[in-house]
Amino acid sequence: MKKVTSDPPACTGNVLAMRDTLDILGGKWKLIILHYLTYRDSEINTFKKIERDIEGISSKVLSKELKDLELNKLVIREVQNTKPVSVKYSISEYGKSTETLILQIVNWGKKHRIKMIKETL
Amino acid sequence: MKKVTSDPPACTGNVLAMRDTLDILGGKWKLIILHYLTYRDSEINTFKKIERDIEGISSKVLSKELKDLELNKLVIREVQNTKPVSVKYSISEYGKSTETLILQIVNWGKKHRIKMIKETL
DNA sequence: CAGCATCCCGTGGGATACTG
DNA sequence: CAGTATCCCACGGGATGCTG
Repeated sequence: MKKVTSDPPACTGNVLAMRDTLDILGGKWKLIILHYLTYRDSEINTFKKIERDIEGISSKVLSKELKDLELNKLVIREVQNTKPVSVKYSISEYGKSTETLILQIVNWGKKHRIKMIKETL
Repeated sequence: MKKVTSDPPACTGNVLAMRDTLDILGGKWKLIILHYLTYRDSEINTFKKIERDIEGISSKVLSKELKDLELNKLVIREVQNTKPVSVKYSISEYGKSTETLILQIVNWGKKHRIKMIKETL
């Protein structure tokens, strides 16, 4: 007889899936970058522009994060044909699939902050 | 005239909200613990049981994570009146509010994995 | 059993400077 | 302008052992 009770202790499948997501979207900047690119999809987002707009990120970290995101097909990198070479980054169709997730994270954070404020009164 | 265009560059409010969420739920284990407690809410989840079920976590890390979660009212800690003292942890009502978020993360991870597999064919 | 004290290591990520 | 090279540090988190 096979066990037909609940899933195994830690629900391995779900845990793996969480880890996958965390690996790809985790860290301090990835979600912020994706969110930024999603909402500025109509603009030309060059490396410099992103670096300027996302407060506190260094060029080293930005380039690394963008590379990771590009590897996972979340972001598209295009070299522009301009005099001082410039590079344009944009969100991919697939990258847009993260937006509901991101909004959820944003909303939870906002609600949490409100709750905390209320409780401190 | 006030600017009525779009939000400021990095959408500061949203960025802060993301950071809040990441601070509270980020890291390697918090989501896994919350997910675990949510799905085992009908059981008595002692420290030992959790440690046994969540593969790979050490007692030091587990106790730290639980403390953090308790501080943020996501988890409830109750000392049991047993001979060798035992402690029961359970998800709070508030803690349950993370579940939709977690499911979203799980689902994104699963979809991503499927996508990756398809593309490697 | 719960969980703290120690020790320790890898690495995410910051600062600065440099190159094509 | 885009991106790399170094250097460096804080800290998340693992292993082991100890105590109430």
